[in-house]
Amino acid sequence: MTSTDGAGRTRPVTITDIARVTGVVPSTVSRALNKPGRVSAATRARIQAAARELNYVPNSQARALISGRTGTIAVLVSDVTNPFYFGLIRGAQQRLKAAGYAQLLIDTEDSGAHEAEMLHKMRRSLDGAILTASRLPERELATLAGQIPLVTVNRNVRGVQSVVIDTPTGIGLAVEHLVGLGHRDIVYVAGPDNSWSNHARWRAMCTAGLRRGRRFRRVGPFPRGRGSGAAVADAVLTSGATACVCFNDLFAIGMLPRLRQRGVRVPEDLSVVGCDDIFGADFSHPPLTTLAAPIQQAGEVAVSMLLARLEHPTTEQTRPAVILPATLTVRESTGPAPTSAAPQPEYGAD
Amino acid sequence: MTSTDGAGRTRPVTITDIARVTGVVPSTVSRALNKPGRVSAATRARIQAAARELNYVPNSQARALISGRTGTIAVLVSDVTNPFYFGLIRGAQQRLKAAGYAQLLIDTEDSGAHEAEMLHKMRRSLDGAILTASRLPERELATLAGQIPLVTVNRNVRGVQSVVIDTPTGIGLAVEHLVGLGHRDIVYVAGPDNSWSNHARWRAMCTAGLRRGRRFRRVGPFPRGRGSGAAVADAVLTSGATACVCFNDLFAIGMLPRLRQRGVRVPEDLSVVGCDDIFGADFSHPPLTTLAAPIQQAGEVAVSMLLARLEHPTTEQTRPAVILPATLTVRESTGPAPTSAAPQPEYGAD
DNA sequence: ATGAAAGCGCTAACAA
DNA sequence: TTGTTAGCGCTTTCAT
Repeated sequence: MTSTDGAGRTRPVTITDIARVTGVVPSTVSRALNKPGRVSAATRARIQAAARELNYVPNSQARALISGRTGTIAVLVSDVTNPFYFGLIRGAQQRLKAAGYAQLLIDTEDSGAHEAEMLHKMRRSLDGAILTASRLPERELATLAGQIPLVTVNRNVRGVQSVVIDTPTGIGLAVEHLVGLGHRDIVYVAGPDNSWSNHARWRAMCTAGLRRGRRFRRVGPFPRGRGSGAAVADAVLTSGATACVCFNDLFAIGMLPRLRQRGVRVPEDLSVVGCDDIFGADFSHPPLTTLAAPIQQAGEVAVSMLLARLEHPTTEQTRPAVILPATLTVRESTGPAPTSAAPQPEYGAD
Repeated sequence: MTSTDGAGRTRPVTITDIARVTGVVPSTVSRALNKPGRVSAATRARIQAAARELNYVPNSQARALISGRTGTIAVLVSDVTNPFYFGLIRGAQQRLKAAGYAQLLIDTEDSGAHEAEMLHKMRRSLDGAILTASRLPERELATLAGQIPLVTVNRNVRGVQSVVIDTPTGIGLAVEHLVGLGHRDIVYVAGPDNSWSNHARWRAMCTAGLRRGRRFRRVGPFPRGRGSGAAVADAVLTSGATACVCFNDLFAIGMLPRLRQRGVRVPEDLSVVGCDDIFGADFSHPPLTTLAAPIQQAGEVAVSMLLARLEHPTTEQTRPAVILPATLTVRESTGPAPTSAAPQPEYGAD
């Protein structure tokens, strides 16, 4: 694995070492290792044996310096601790590993500026990047896409390949479910304004409402994260709605203890729908009805699109965008609307 | 950011471009940018201005080729989707970013072979690595530590810097809590045999038992993951114990639905203690009493130890191991032992 | 204070 | 089929 130099310190094995041992020149070693067809069987065997024996590992920096390919793909997420990304990261990781790429995980801390800065700085060390929930303005994103192969997830910008979840249909399913249960007054709990998904979901709510001649309201926006749960619960209660659709499961899960504390039963008094079907949505109390997105698949598809482009740069991109279906997972946080005759539960003073 | 060559294609800006523009030689540019003190104020200003104007970004591959430093630290986890790692990854990420390093996240899929292979292949592209829950045998780990700066988390091997959670004290706390509640028959639910933490926890259980003149039993081992929940629940029930300490929260959370389904009330009929206090442990039904480890801090400390070594290679390492205290977070999954007079609940046939 | 030159490890023309 | 040469972008002697 290492050879010993005069000082007794170890030094990584290079093709020059192998060349010396096998009595050929470095470029021959390079060929033997990379384009085995262009070297005689005998020398190839000798060289490969020596390489194995010395435990040679190519220096990817040196290789990258010439080829410009680093074998590294960045995956940018807005917050590594958001369980939403687990599946995505895993899906991406699996495909990348299978293709021999490394995954550089970057937490943008929910800031477009961070995002741009990191991408810019690392541009040269990356073969491409997957942007989940990008906070960048469209123009900047399009510019960036011209400099480094990019695939976005849940963000649709003209000229940038993307994987998006079919929010309109998904939200439609959720609304239909709630309306079917007799809910007439449904409120959307908005997430941060800089979230594309948040806007997509609210827009879909409006559309779904329009189709039924209703106008749904919204409360918020609330800051990302479970910490908003109490405020969300209070806002929904104040709104007087009998059901809410939350920007994400973190909000929905965060609401539950506050609702319980206030004596509001879920789903008897209030139906709650989340989005994303994150880890925990199935064992919260009660388990959450939620819009499930095939997020691991999104990670896989995003990587596939990116690698396809990297490895067949000539081929025209047939699919600028892949749309993945969302499904509604019905659990126990939604139920029939309380009959309007029944008195509203009394909420104790805060 | 890019200069245009004859063909109209853009090409990254190099120090040579800056040199041409400012009328100096590339090495002067290099100096101006890296050792500002060794260049006249005037030229330095000119060069820095030009660099900014051209939006120059250093090529880290080229730099790494010479210096051997890549500015990248690998963080190896056995399973990216295990919520246990969220805090760890985030803690590491924060410290790394603050120090200007990039985090390469590697999923070893719970395999020591994978782990060794990845580390070996990427050895040259890394400045160091953090191994969480390493599956490698001690010897191999020690060897590896000689080749690449390493810090382990939750794995203590002589000669390798490590961050470990104080399992004995933590488990002691849990046992004390249960014994205080009147439990005499406590069973440990074992995780995978290749987990160092699993052994540490079981050993700590034995010690804690010995101190009280008791011998606790164990069931398992069970395969990692929430999927084992049903089997775990059945095994614990069969054991007849009134309380169990689970290898991790995933097991504990996984047990709950099965127990409910079998009519076993938690904590009235059975007390359940988890380990790790992962995301979800506070909103499971019932919320979990669990051994909370400052895992984000573990990530931070591991990075700090690693970077300290990288940046002050001469200084002797004062602390080969950092031990972080575990605390017991008492929630609602533990309660007084059922009085032995009371009839055991009947478990319906499966 | 700046320039000239060499070289990190590897690959890719081009020659032989 | 193999060797020779040059160069990727940068840093680092060594001169000047």
